[in-house]
Order: sequence, then structure tokens, then C-alpha cells
Amino acid sequence: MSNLANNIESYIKCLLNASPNAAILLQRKELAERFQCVPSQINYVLSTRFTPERGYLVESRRGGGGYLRIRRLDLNRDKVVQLLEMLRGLVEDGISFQEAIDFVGRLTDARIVTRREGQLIKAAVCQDARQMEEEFLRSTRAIMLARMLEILLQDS
Amino acid sequence: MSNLANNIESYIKCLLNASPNAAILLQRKELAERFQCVPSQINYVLSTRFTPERGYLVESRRGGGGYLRIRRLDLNRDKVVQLLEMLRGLVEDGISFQEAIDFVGRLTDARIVTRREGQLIKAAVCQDARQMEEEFLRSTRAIMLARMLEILLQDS
DNA sequence: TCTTATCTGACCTTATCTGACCATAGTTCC
DNA sequence: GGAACTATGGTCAGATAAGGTCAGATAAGA
Repeated sequence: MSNLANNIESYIKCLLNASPNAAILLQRKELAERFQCVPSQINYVLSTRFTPERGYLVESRRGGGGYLRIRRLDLNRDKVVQLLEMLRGLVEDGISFQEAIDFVGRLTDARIVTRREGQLIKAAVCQDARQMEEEFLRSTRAIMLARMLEILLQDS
Repeated sequence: MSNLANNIESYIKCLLNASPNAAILLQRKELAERFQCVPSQINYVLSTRFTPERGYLVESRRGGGGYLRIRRLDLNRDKVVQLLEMLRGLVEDGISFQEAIDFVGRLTDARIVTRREGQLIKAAVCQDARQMEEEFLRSTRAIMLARMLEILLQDS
């Protein structure tokens, strides 16, 4: 269903797509006015949708002439390989379910995996807890994700 | 034999039939109001009638702008029906690693999944034992496989 | 009567949205 | 240069708007 947050999110993404370098500069107040909401609603959207985990970078500046700069960091294959390295190294820390979901989102956005493949990965990674501890789950998830990524990166 | 649950069930099925892609998006509260019952009655109907075993998928989201999305899986193809049969047994008995591998082989042979997708599934399913017991692994594997199959059965 | 299916309501969790108050960066005026 | 003013953006608690769960009451069948 379409709520304010979703609308603002799509609007920003649309602007980002239209931008040649996947970066936009805008004002919080203006955006809030366009959607007829309080300015802090913009912060809500930014903090829930445009997170680093999802591949976005937000900078801002207060005061007169203040602004918001939103950038989308696109993953390329090399970056994924790097991330994979990290992931393998960090098997102890593991990865949360949400982090995994966000990561897969980035992969699909960057066309590194298809939508269907992305869903497949998510399905695999979303194991239900049952008697397992979160500690253990995190690490299992990381291992599995790493293995799946390896497969996807090696061919094609 | 027309009770509330049955009426709600038919109503939803009717909407699904009218939908071009066999998927609908609605609100629990609204539906409850239409049938003048408590919202939780909707959950009852969903959990007894629109189960994966019966070929449906239900997603939902809470909060402002929350929704229920109900999808009917395309069960026309014989192959899919067969898969569902297999899937049903799967979760109870669990599945060994080799069985899983073989199963995926059949899926690729039948062109239900691509080679790449098949590898992905295998990668996910081949979890290393570590401290887990085989009994537990079998069931974890089965559940995961079932979840992935569910995804694949969705009309991409 | 006994069992199973329905149905309800109280209580819980999550997502969204607002407004009051805070922090920072220019601008103006002395 | 500094004080006062103005223009932004940031934070956070609390209100609002959904959907989820579960125990227990009720109804329908066997």
C-alpha cells in the first residue's frame, strides 16, 4: 500500500535514476513541502530506506544554504568480490537477517543477480530460529551467503 | 454450510480470479469491516485456507499503510504439482545432502530451474556440519529447500 | 457426548508520522 | 571581530495506524 514514506522513497529513487552520476542534492524543507509533511519525515525515510547497508550515502549540512546530498553506491563485480572476502573473514561476527536482505537487494539493484536469484538467496538465508542461538545463526548465514555468492560470481 | 470463514474464503478467491496475475493486495481491517467481524478472523481464514500446501502465498506488513498480499501459485503444470507432493513429505522426514543434490538435479533436468539457480540451491543446502547433528541438519535442509522451492513456484 | 472448526477480544509488535526542542551555518549590524 | 538574527537540518518521545498471536467461548459434526 502506498504511504507517505514509500512515496518519498520512490521520488528520491526516481531522481537518483535520472541523475547521471546517481547523486542528488536537495533541501529537506522543500521536499517536505512537496509531500506536505513535517521535515522530520524526510529523516525517517532517509534513515529507514537510504542506509549504507542498502548502498546509499547521505550527507547533509545545516544552516542557511543547508542541503541533503544522497548518493547511490553501485556495486560492481569487483566490489562484490571484495565484500565476499570480507564476509569470509568475518564469519565469526556473522550477519543479521536484515543485513543479508539489504545486501541481496544491492546485488539485484546492481544486476549482479536476477530478481529470482535474489529471492532464492533470501529464502535460503531466512532460516527460522528454532533451537538455534542467534550467535550461531549469524555465522551460519554468513557462511551460506558467502558460498552462494561464490557460485554466482564464478560463472557467467 | 455457509459460515463466515467460508464466505471470506470465497470472496478472496473471487478477487484472485478477477486479478490478471492471481495476486491481490488488501487490508485486514477493511476486509474485516466488510464482513463485520474481528480482524483476527481474517488470520484464521488465511491460516486455514490460504496455505502453501494449498498453493497460496501470503505476505503482510504492519504499521501505517500495512497490507496483506495474497498470491495463488500457478498449479497448472503437472511438474509443479509433483513438486508440491514431494515438498510435503520433505519437511517431515528431512532430507540428506545427497538426496538434496539429486533433487536439484531433477529440477534442472526438468528445466524448472536454470543451471545457475541449481548451483545456488546446492550451495545453500550444503551446509557444513560443525556442531550440528545429522538429524537436525536433515530437517534444516528440508525446510530451506522447501522455502526455496516455494519461491521458484511463484510466477516469476 | 466428544471432537473439531469457528469466532471473538485482549494484548503484542511493528511501521509510520508529527511536533517540540536542539544544533549549526550564514548574515547583518555594531 | 562579535552579538544577534535567520535559515536550515537533526533528534527523540509519543501518537497513530496497521497487522499478529493466543486463550477461551461457541457452534457444528460425528
